[in-house]
Amino acid sequence: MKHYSYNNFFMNFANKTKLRIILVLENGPLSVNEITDRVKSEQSRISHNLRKLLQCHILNVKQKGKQRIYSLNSETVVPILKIVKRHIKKNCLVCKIKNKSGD
Amino acid sequence: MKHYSYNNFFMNFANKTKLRIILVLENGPLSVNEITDRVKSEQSRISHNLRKLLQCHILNVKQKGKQRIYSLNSETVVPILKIVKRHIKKNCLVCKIKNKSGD
DNA sequence: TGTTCATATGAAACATTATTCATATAATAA
DNA sequence: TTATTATATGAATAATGTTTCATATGAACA
Repeated sequence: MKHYSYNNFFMNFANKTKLRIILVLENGPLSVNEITDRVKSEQSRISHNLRKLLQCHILNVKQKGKQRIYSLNSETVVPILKIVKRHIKKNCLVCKIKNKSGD
Repeated sequence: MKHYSYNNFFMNFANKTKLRIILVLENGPLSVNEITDRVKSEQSRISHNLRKLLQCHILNVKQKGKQRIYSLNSETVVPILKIVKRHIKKNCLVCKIKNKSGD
């Protein structure tokens, strides 16, 4: 599946696991295991989610030995997050972005 | 429910119906019936979706006689859409935003 | 007040997406 | 070429979100 629609793109931000991955990668590239750790999740789950993020070009990968290093497409992602952060602040809405629970 | 998380915000763009509402409102404010027409949907469905868009301050409303006029929070929405449009173009991905089918 | 037009809402049915579990593949080094 | 570590994948199950349908509410006006 090589094409996708707008809503597909946004689905990556709409899902907690994917969003957490994105946020974790804001601090720089990481391997799958590292992401799994930081997100306190499980490898298979992370891999499934990474795939979709990749399909939408929200992330990039490169091989490094046995590992795969995922990095953020910051050109697109950073400005979007910035706008949304401002939006949330401006509208005085409680932001639960730090919700780190397992789901 | 007055607070929401990042992913909730994005959920409004991740759903086809909601996204279509947003896109239709890019051309200016509309009443519920007008939105229902343009989106070729059904009133109750539109109302349900409008509610969530409103909760996230993606839309605003005002009363006008019997009608309720919904308008876009363009300050937030327009720049986000702009970034995503560029992203899709840049990554040579087929954009199916014009998918106007009934679902 | 009763009627009409416009919109909202609750709950059940339905649809879609995510996670889990078991297992496969891929790269590297011994 | 086998063992090991790292990651990916398919399919069933679980979780979540969306629509539908029936009905309620609300504004305006006769």
